[in-house]
Amino acid sequence: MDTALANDNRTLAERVFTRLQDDIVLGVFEPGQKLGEAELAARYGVSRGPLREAIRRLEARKLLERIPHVGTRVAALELRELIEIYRVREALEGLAARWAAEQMGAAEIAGLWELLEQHEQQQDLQEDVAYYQREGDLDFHYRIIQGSHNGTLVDLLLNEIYYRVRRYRYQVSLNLHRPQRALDEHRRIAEAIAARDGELAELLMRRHISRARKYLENHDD
Amino acid sequence: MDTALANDNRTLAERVFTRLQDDIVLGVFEPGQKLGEAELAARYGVSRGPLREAIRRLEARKLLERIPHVGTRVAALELRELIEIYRVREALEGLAARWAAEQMGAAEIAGLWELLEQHEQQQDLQEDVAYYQREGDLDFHYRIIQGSHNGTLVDLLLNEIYYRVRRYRYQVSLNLHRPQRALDEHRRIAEAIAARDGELAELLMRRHISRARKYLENHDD
DNA sequence: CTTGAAAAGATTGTCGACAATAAACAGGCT
DNA sequence: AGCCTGTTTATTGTCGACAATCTTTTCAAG
Repeated sequence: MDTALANDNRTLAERVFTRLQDDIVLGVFEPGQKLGEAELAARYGVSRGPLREAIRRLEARKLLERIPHVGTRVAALELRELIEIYRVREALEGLAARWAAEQMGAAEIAGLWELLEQHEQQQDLQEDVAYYQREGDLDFHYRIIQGSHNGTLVDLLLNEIYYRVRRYRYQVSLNLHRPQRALDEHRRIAEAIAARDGELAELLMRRHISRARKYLENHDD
Repeated sequence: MDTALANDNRTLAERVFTRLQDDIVLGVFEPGQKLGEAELAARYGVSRGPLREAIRRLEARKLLERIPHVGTRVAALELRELIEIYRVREALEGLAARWAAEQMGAAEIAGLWELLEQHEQQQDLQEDVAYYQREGDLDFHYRIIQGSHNGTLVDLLLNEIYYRVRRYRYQVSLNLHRPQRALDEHRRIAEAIAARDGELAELLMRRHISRARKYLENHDD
């Protein structure tokens, strides 16, 4: 097992970008933690050149914050910002659901059902409940976003919003406290999409995300 | 006059990022044009290190496209993509207008009126009509977006969408062919915001952008 | 003339060294 | 002691050189 970067055909800058992003999103580094370039370069086994390119890209994604001549730290997402994001997400994912209902192919819809059934079965027998619930929730939303068949919308939601939100600690508690309800809401959304009812799909998706936001607003710890 | 980067306190990487972005947005480089690193480094008077950092950031903004081991070219926006963007913009700027109506301070609203009057007066006596009309339109939309007081929304619209759209050549013809109408629509939106009618402001903004999109769809040249 | 392979050339990818700046420290002064 | 100031140390910013890869050219075979 090599702690350095695996030997694939991508450039070092690409690989260190991916690994560093994963380490941030998966919580290997704490929000607000200072990340020295020498330290990171050693960790990933590269020189500072490609590392800095990766840092610049992650900075653009708001996963890292950078002060010239001072250094880089892991971006910390305030609850206030998270709620702001949810308000925007409500509109964007509502759109995604509407367009998904209009655009998704039969195969895509079948895949969505399959995913839902998996999650309902896993529901009981999973050990690390929090983790799998969160990932399951993400899977479902990913599918619908992709189903919108609008590249701009997919890019905004996945690259700009989801990477930031995934790393938020309160995200965990969110669906953990309303597991069955989230699944029910997912099922209804899937039904609307299968029925090609874009208007309803948008409404349900907006409500789904709005509920999550209100939950956040009432548990501002 | 120095063709290289001015001597301010920002780092070279920051300055070359700004200049290169301007050169792309202002059309100094053609969409699709290949940009060699040596060429660019010479142009801006820096080495390839900071230049590559700037390129990575502009790539993240979708102003540049990059293929490993091959090179960088100016991103070309297809009409199809532009229309996709407008569909998303419709939702996002509709939101911005709604929140601006709810959040903008009295001073901000006064500034918006001032801006409108300026544009109406400039309307006739301007030489480079196309340019000033486009910039005027942008000014107005910028203000409203900022007025939403939602950092995420501002960031998505300005950094992810506006920089891409500004460089699109058909953008010019868009409002050029409907100058007075665009101004009227702007005025109505401003009125709704001043009246604190978020619902109406959103409706009018969506319609404003929707019209522009339909214009694009019917003039797909 | 076309096709394909090999060689030459040009461009991108990566690295280590040095310069510039900020942070940490030490010593003297009030 | 507390605080200012000069010095040392550590970190980031920039550069030029070399390696790796792709592109173009050359040239011979069919």
